[in-house]
Amino acid sequence: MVMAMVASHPDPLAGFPAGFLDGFTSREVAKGQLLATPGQALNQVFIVRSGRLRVYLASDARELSLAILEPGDIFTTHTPTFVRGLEPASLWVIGIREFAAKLAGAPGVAPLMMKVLGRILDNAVSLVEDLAFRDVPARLARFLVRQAARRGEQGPEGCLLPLDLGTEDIACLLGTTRQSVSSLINQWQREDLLSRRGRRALLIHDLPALAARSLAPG
Amino acid sequence: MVMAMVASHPDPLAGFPAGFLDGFTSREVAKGQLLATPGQALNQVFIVRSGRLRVYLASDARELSLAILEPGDIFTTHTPTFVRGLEPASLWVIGIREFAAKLAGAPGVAPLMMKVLGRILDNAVSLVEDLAFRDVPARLARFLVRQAARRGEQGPEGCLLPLDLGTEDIACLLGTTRQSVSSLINQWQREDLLSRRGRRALLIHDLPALAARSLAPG
DNA sequence: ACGCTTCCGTCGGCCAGCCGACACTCCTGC
DNA sequence: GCAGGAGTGTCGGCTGGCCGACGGAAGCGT
Repeated sequence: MVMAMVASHPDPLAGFPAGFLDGFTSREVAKGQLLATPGQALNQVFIVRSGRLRVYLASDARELSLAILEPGDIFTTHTPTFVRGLEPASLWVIGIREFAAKLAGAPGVAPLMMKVLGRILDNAVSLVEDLAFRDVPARLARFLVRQAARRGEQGPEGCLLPLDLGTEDIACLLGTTRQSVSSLINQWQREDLLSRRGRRALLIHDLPALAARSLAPG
Repeated sequence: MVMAMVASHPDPLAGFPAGFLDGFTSREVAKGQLLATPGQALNQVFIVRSGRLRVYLASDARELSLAILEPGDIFTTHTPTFVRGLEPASLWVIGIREFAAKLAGAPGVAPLMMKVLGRILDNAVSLVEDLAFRDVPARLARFLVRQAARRGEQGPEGCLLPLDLGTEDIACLLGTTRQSVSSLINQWQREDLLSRRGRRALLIHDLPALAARSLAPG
């Protein structure tokens, strides 16, 4: 699930025409620094050059992460979300009007934007689907399966998953609580579906079984 | 809440340059007809000319409406959602590739697309926010307040709201059940916040009080 | 080593809201 | 009229999962 409103490329700049970055300014973001908040409509578009950022919603008592932005991801501050540096990061930034002008000027980029748009929609819809239809076990299972497909490395004992996220962070991505995630992981560990490998990595032992649990209950 | 992934204009074609519709084909949709489903990636963009369409997600046991499309709204079949005619409707349709080409050719349209994109994101995020942070009373209250701002007509007794939706339909928009909506409305009726006016309309008597209940609990 | 801090595991209580069931009211066509 | 169907109101039981609490384990600075 999740990973959300973001277009992700293995190579940070694949797909952009040479010189497309002209007119962007560079910007550094410190760890924990708040880059955007709802309300303040900055109207900027940015592309992540290095580091990771967290996009999230917040109510008085809770936070829900929409996405972890990684190098190559493109996003805009023109959404009612918080964006915060998860670690030191650097960005290319441009005003949204100038960005639109660039799009008009570079014909090849419009289709690319459509792709980005499509992916953003897919991810948003996927998030809504999770929150509305799936219970917590299914959400967690789906998250792990997707991460395995994305970042997992196949080994003799199973698929090694470097999450780089704590229990709390995962809960936040799934719209649930630390406790629920914790107890589920340990339950599955007892069932030999997976096992912890150090502090922030998992070894998936039975991927198909996990996939089965990622389906909506019923 | 909701109303969702859609850009809505009071005037169906405001903002589009003259001749922009060249290349679109016309299409009729019957009441109840399924226009798009997840899986089948039709890759079309369409604009609603007349009638209403429902955009929704479905699991085995439940449905969740993302939006009711109305004349002037623009949408794409390239999302994992169902789109179904709510009443007889007619559309302008074009392939997504051709649409992208038009964007590249008509420089003035790209900024318009950015606006549309922004609105789509806002609405999607708003939906997620509701599902994650607000309880059912808050969701319903917010829905009614927004509808009042959108379609309500001020009268001597309060604000008259022609919903054109049954209890079940509203529940579907809010991601809850018929029963919950029903009991809430009647509870509020007892508190004199509102009253039923015929089968599918409400008279809002105390809009501020409703607005107060639309905030996240806590 | 040691404290200190941060993170993780587990338990029990509690409650919003889903579900099934059923009666009632309203429209509609014969 | 008067069936029949669709939509509506209401109740009680049941449960997923949030919350608070607390103890244990792992990292880290000195």
